[in-house]
Amino acid sequence: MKNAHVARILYEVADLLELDGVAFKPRAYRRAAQSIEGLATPIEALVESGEHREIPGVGEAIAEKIAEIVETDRLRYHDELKSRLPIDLYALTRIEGVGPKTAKRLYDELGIRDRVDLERAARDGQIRAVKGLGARTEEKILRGLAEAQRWEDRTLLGEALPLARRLIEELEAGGTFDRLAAAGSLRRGRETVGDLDIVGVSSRPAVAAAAFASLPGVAEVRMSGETRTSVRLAGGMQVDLRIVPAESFGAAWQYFTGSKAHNIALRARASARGWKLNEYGLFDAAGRRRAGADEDGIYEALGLSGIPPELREDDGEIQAAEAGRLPPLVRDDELRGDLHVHTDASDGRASLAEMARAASARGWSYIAITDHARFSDAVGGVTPDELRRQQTEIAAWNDRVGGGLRVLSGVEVNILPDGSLDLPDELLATLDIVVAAVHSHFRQDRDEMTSRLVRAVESPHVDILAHPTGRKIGERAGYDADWESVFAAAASAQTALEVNANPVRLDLDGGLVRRAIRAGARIAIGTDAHDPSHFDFAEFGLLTARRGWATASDILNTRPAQEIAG
DNA sequence: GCCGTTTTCGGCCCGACTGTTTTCAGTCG
Repeated sequence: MKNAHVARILYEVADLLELDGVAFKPRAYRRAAQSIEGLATPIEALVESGEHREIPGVGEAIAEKIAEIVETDRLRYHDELKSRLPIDLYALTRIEGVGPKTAKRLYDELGIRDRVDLERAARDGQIRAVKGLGARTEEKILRGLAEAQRWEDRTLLGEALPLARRLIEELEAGGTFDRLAAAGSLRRGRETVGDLDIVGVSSRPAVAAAAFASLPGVAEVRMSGETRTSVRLAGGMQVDLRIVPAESFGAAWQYFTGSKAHNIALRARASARGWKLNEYGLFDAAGRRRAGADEDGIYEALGLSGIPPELREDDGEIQAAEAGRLPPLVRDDELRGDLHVHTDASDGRASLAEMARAASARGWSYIAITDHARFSDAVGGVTPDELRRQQTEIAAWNDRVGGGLRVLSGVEVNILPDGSLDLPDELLATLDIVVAAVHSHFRQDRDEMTSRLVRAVESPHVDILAHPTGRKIGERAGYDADWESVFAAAASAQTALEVNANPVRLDLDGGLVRRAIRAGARIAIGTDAHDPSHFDFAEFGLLTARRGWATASDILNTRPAQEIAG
């Protein structure tokens, strides 16, 4: 996946052009870079199919440049610009407090080209001597350098969401806020987040801001003003709090939820009517407030139906909202069960009964027990005999306990390198749910992997293809395959594609979910639970499916058990 | 360089905070 690399070059082109005093082009390059950064789909795949031209902010010229980068990893235009200012602008401007102008000034005055030069100059006290900078800037740069090293990575949604909830609870307990809500990429359900954004209403903003700055986990207060306070937690995460008047809450919540591209499109829409949209409200030409207290009011005043946060990526949602054609995204109360669950019969940590009781307590009406099968002996996979015994145990549980929960018998069967399965058909035929997945030979080439997956989804016994791309966020990229072919095969074989809800996986991701649904395939949200607490992952899977524009009818496990297991 | 309720040319999002300055540039989100 070269998206980050492409975005980085485009960002640097934008900075270099800006330093040359070129107008407007920097904005165009940044917009394109933002779009590509936010894509869930590998840019290589889009270039190959020519679809990269459809990315918002990518026109003819940038499309060609993207293709050049994908092909050669470089961009001649970028090299030319850089030859005049031979510095690592991207790395430098990612240091807090350093923007393109400061970076250029530091190069002109001190010959600083990269972070190593920057750190040396800051330590030697040379930066404070540069006109326009000072001792505090120098200190800030040193802190920024340390932070950049410590916090390169983004935080998983699965960690950030509980953290944000805890912070909000602590603030609510303090009693100085009338209202609080999480915003930012967290609210949009992105798989990772860079920082946390919280919007609040308080009649005592100064007291409220102080309460925030003195929360137990706060290690450093980065800035604090009337409306905006920014802190860094001990773990390194940055949290921004905006305090706004009640009549502006919706505008602020909308604004700080983003995405940036979505907001820019929305503001352009307001501007086309002679209106102005900011974090305080939507104002007409006469300066009268048209909306602002609640989010939907803003969209409505702009002639749009309310857009769910998960869709706010400027990827067609505004046009769909305008036409009244936004899909009714799947809701948590529509999910009836979980079709990917492990027990201690394989590598799970709890017994079948414990998992069933937890699922029942959670309100599921069914779960499928899908322990690893034979191949996965290394993680304690079940043998065919053990699987048969488990079926008996499941039948007994359903007879004896049952109640609101039906336990389905199933297995997570391995897809061998040639696309065959490592359990006999006769055995698979006796199960309610067969989940198939790749667990080995990840490095097959694209064609091999594609036909392997196509063969697997075409097996009459396979109901779900689990974690289809095999990616693990921050650990390994997914394997290469022609996903359109896999999705088309899954659609015609009526095999569902999983959104694995484990926060490290979230696989399929939102972009691929959308493509799978367009191809006519159905999606299954599976927690891959190895412990009763993992049923909570369902929320992350749901957000991911929603980012893929999924409705209840696209999701297999919104259906009752009898429709799924026959 | 992109894009279309401004529609194939002529526009292009907006405000808060900091630090270094005595009125504002730069950065950030």
